[in-house]
Amino acid sequence: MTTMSAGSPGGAPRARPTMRQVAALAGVGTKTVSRVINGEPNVSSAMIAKVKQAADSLDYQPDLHAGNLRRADGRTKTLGLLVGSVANPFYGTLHRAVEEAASARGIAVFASSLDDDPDREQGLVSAFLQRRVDGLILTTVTKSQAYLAPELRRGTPLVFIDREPAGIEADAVVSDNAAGSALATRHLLEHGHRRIAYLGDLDSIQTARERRRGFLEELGRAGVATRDIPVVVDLHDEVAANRAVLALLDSTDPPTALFTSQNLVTIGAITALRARALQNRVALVGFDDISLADLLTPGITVIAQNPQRIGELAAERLLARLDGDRTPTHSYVVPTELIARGSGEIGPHA
Amino acid sequence: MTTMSAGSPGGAPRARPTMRQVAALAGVGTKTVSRVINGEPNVSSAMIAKVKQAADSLDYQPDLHAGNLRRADGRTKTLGLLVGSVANPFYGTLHRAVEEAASARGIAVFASSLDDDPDREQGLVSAFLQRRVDGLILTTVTKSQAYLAPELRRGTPLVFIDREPAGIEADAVVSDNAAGSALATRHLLEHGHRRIAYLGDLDSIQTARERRRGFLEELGRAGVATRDIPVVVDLHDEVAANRAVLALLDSTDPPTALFTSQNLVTIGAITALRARALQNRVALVGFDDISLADLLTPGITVIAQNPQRIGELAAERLLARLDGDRTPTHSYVVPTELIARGSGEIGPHA
DNA sequence: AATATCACTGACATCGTTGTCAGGGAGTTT
DNA sequence: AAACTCCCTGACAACGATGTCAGTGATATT
Repeated sequence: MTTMSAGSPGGAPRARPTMRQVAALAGVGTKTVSRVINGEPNVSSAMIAKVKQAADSLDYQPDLHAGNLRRADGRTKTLGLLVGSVANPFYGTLHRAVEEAASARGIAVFASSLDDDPDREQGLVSAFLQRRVDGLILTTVTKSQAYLAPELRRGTPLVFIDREPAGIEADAVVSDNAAGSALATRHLLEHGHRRIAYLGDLDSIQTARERRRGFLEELGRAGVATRDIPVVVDLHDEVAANRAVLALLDSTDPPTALFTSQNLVTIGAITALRARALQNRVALVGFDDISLADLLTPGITVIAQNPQRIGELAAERLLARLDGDRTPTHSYVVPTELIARGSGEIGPHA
Repeated sequence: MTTMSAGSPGGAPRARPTMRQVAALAGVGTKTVSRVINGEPNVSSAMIAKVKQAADSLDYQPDLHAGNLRRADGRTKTLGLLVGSVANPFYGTLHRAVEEAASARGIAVFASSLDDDPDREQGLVSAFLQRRVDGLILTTVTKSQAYLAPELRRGTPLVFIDREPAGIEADAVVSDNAAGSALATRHLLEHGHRRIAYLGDLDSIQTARERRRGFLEELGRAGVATRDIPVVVDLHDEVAANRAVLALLDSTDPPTALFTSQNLVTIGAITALRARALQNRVALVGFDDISLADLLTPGITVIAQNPQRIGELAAERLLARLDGDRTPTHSYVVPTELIARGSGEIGPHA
């Protein structure tokens, strides 16, 4: 008869071995096992071999959290990453860059999506803190992040990404939203456009406001009266953007160029232009790169952000803080880049 | 004078409060604090108020891992997700679905990328196990996952995604690769094609082999001799695919249709077709959906997988196992879907 | 009035590991 | 030969929490 159990197929579920069991099997004290597992010096090679064999035969995996409880530095070798959505390729790329830097130091990454929900943000932060992450890289949607001040004082490094923190002083890594928008605007101006429509995301989003500001300021610098410039905001998805662009195109004095301040808005604009067969007549520059934008006809000119660089930099700052860097907090600005592909180089048509 | 310190800006870094400190401040025993924090019954409301106030004033966050050490069920409310790359939108969507199901139960998700590296796979699994994840959802690249057998016997639920496990019996959630390929092939056959080229990913990848098998079997069923059918494999990136397609198009007897078995291969094929101005003459069906595929001309017909469904199902199975489900392991097959957008409906041109 | 019941509270051991410290034995020095 | 190193090793307390259990009063029961 074999042992019966309610366990998984393949046999009785053996309990997870502890260090004590490894020690018993090897006939040594637990502290010696601890030394071998952690590669501490001053253990005889005979001892090392004996312990390793015992550990292997039991398939022993040390419990990092139990160790941490006692360990001096209290590091969990874990960090939390809070982004808009892990399904968003922008954050996916950023996440990858963070993971790369973290895993090089044996740090595992918790990733969560906050989905524009302030309550969710607080809940997720709390969940991370209860798991004692060594640091936090986060995008935020709450009005103020003052609730994080005690944690920051405790020495948990915080690096804000995409949006700067409010109500608290901490490192941040952001794209140059205003400058990128200005660049797009100047590009369209240089191609002769004077009637450029702005299509923006929810005005409650800080980066969206920055992009709008960059657009309007650049028009101002060029001496273009902003009074009659169509500025549509609070477009958060493709459908809304499509509708807004159609309305503009069908108006009595349609714009000769469009500047769309975000991914989905750009796509909505593309479909609207096509619906009116104007994709080769009305210029378009979008903020955020779009995959396969160069395979479309015309190719879509964009202001590309650099999510990889943002992730790298955020991770680099976080790790530096963990290593004891006490320099004043700073906002790092990652430059954006204009990629001309055709749609932004269309001239104004009468 | 304010207190000086080497800490973060804003004051001395106060130590993280423990339950004992909350208890001391509230003038009660630690166990009572524990009861209040965990919402256990039989605590007077006066006591609850006193403890809560003390906890709030110290900004107390319980240490989940310390609690776990003693807690009966030993659950960390944490799970590990191992995918090809978190930067890949396919896995991003899948990750999101897993996160959704997990967070509904207060479970946090570790996500890591294995990048086709078997050593990395083992290292990451080990890192997860040392952090005592409650379960693992994973794509694998090792030849055999027998090394996970002890863990499985210990009762840690494992759900394999994208590829079925080898050398071990566990739940799996996969796309119907062969059936999807057959569907694509039948579609092209029905549009009159007989000379269809197959362009596949690395043959070392199980799913790639499955897709090739589906293609060839469907041709067999249709009575098409597969001897002269061009089958090119081991194309892992856009550049290689582009080159392979150009070679086919320039050959003496070029195919009238292409079936590309993966994302990047499809894109390489598109650029190749365009380079020869054949995008409206040679049919194309790709495995994996491509973003904006409907905005291209022609639109790209694809066999779309359903990463969201895969993630949902994997999470659902994992949670069910955690809840004590002891039914035999099973491979769940998530259907693929043909999305006709134009490129696959081009007829054979002499 | 004595006893049983119940809600409430805290002392204590314990979870799996590591820091501290003391002790044993081999080799070196005087 | 005594004293001193130095290398190895393990007993023990402690990390921050929870499970167990016993004890206190107040209320209900006989």
